[in-house]
Amino acid sequence: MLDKTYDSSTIEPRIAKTWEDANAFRAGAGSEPDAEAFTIMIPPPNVTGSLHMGHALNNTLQDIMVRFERMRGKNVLWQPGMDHAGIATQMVVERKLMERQIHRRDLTREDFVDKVWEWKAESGGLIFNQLKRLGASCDWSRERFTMDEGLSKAVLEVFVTLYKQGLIYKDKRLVNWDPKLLTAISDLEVEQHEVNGNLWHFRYPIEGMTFDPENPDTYITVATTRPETMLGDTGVAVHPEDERYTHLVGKHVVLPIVGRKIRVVADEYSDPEKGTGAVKITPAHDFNDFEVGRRHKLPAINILTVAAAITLNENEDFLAGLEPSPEQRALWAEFEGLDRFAAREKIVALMDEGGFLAKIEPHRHMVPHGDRGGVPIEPFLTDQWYVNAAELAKPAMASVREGRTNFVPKNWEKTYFDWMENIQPWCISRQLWWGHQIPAWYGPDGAIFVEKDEEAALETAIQHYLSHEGVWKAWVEEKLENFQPGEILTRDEDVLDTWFSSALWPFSTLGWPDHTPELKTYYQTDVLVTGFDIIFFWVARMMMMGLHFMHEEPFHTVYVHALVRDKNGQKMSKSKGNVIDPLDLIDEYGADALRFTLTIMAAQGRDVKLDPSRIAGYRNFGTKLWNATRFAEMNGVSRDDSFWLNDAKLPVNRWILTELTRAAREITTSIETYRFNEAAGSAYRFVWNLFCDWYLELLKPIFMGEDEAAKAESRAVAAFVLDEIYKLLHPMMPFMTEELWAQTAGEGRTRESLLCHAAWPAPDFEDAEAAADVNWLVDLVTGIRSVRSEMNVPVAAIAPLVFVGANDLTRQRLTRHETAIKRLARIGDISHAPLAPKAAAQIVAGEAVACLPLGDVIDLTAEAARLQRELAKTTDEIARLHKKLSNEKFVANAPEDVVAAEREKLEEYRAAQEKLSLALDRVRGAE
RNA sequence: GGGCGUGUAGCUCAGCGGGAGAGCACUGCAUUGACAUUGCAGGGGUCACAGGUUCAAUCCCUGUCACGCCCA
Repeated sequence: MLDKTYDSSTIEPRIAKTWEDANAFRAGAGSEPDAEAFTIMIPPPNVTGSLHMGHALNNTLQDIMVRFERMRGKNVLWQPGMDHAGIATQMVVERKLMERQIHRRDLTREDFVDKVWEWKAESGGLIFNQLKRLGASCDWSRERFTMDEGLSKAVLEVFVTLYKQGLIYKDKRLVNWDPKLLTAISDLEVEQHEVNGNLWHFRYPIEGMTFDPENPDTYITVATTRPETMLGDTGVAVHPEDERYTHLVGKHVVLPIVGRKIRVVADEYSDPEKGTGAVKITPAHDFNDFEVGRRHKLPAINILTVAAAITLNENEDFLAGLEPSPEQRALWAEFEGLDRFAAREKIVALMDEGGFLAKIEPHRHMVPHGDRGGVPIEPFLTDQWYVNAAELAKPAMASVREGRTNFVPKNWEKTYFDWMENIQPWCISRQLWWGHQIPAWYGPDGAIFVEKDEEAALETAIQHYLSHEGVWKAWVEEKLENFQPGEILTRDEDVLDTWFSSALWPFSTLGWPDHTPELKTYYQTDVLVTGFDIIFFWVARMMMMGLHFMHEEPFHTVYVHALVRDKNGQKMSKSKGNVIDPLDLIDEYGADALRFTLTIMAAQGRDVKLDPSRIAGYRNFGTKLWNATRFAEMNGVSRDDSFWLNDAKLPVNRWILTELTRAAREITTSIETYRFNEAAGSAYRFVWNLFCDWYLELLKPIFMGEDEAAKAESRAVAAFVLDEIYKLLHPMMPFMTEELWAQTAGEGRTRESLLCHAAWPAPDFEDAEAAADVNWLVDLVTGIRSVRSEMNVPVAAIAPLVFVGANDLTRQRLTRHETAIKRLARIGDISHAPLAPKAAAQIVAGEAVACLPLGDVIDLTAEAARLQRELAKTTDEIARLHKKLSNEKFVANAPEDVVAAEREKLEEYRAAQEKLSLALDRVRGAE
């Protein structure tokens, strides 16, 4: 016997262990021979990560598909794993070391990387246990990590290949530089934050004129949000059509403090409406200025260190062309090593002192910040490695355009295309220690050799140097005489962007570059499930890499789900304090309840606003199913494999089987088409509103009656339907259903397989007549209950039921369902009469009228009013339909079946109207 | 500024060219045999606004307003 209550906190861990012990989720588990493969690659969470609501939704949806397809007998692989999260992980470990006053640079690179591995072994991958608590049915034995040997091998292969194909190259460009973490980051890792700043208006004196703050003809005013960068200014830009400045184009101004003569250029970048219409140009410290500088051949002078402090003293680029006085030298020295924000204040003060500060205007503007370090990023001129993303994007765009990969919902295509069409070179090098070190070695003259290992690089290098006459040939020959490793080549210190390895995930996890059986079986994968925020970072890049190296899209479908927000629609964030921890919810309501809630709320193209009270509601749904099973058990319901469903005779059984077929089809189609909320909704309605509210209620009189054949049939059918319910709900509520499946195996019997390997229902039982029969009963009972309630008939009161105008079918039905009607509608005798009794409430039931002669209980005035309201409603409907059907255009243009349906409705309403007005007369006559 | 999306019951949301729906909340009634984590019944909506297309618009189109997100 089932326990009185379902306790998720004890049962869920036990079920999880059952699955684990049975290796229930290993690739191909439970599949039919030669089954079609179904593969999902988990979006690898960070090794530093822990489960949040987004993960909970993301993995619930994946698990639904995976469990569904596994039950359909497919060869399923859900591949789990993590990425190494270069910056995030390095930061975590550095922070830990700092607790012991150890700085990363105090250690050697090797030692530091060892520390990271130690940290990973101890604290990394917490999220996997959390995913298991959620019920995620990944093949945990195949867990992969982007820094694993195999995946690293794939990274080497890809890097070397792309380099040799000219699709990876080294370039000196402005990058987004994080001065806190001292590394380049990609433009996707930059967040724009709106901040309160100022527009400082500076006067730059015109060369050859005596500067006079009172005389605007002697200077040009530029506006800037970043005063400190003026030390690196190499030009001033004005709009070509801005007549205020035409006369100055081509002339020079003298940069205050620095003394450099810089040119005034005409460039459309300058917006005449903004600020003064003249902008200072600092090519080394601003992306737009860099472009302007390039167009006008202005030099780029970097005046910052990697930590964004000012450096001028030894700065050759800065000193070039200047002839500083000792006073100037001294002044510049004051800036040396000054942080960019301190330098800003100092510059402003100095400018003010010299009369060069025209005004300060408060200005709200966007400032780029590093998403990890959190400090404003610096556009910084450095050598970095790049992927020619524009080239790789071409086939990736074609795949989506030509429908080989589809976004669900489709509108995300647009986001994908917009980004792909304007794609920038992808900066893949990071100045970190944790990650895949770039397989590039430099020769003594700086020549680059890219190979999979140092040995191969050395071989290539030697060939290169020996075949080219010159100084290096002799040098290399000499080194080779008494060879010392590492003396000829030096390896590039940088590592690759984590997303570089994540981009290979769909095939690197399957063993590529080796031609493994797994790769053959499971690539192309099926669906990628992800949030929209990662379309650029990951989806686009997997498409590029998958197509380039596998010549086939990594997945045919990208399902983009919503963001989970709090119940007020706010994004969850630690700073707002509105974060809901899924683990807390699992503790309180169970994983099944959380999963079901997320599923039923996951409508396509909508954010999920999560209100914990909804979870409580769906937890109750599970309880309902549990109790329904208990009820069944108490009444001897158990599987009877000898019973042939088609032999079921009772309409109630034939009806529930018909409804089951309908529900199973709805659920199946909904999951197939990624409409998970509809699948959950169908299941909910079938289980609660049909199976529990009606079917079980209708079985009660049978179970309490004497008809043994009816009992046996009902037990068998109820057991069958319950089994099918467990299966249909399993992808959404795996724990409870698995538990119920085991517990309902039957006395002394066990199930042939775990529920997670049971065959997905494909019922085809249909009996329209039985369905109509029971639906008639449901309508009648509901009608009687409504009237009783409205008339305030005490629940305990047993009323007789008198039918007027019942045809043969209705008479049969009344006989057939007599006990049910008596029980469910609290009815005493059932009889027939030619005329409604006086002092009766009357309900139109098809062609007949059901009367409840309630004697003194009934308030005839109230009943008259009720009938009047019904009649008015009916009359309104008739008027509406009549008008519609009198419209010739409607009859001529609308589809035939629509017109026929409307006609039928009209007839029904007319019949009802007639009966209602008769009923009304009868009640009034009784007064 | 460009793009995407949203506006339906008190709240959270489905639906979507032919009779406005769910969950929660609310109201009334019911408490000893599945279930109070319940049952039965009920109230509650000019489907943001204005035009247009159509025989027919909550649904399609255009515009307006409000809100959200992404990109610059």
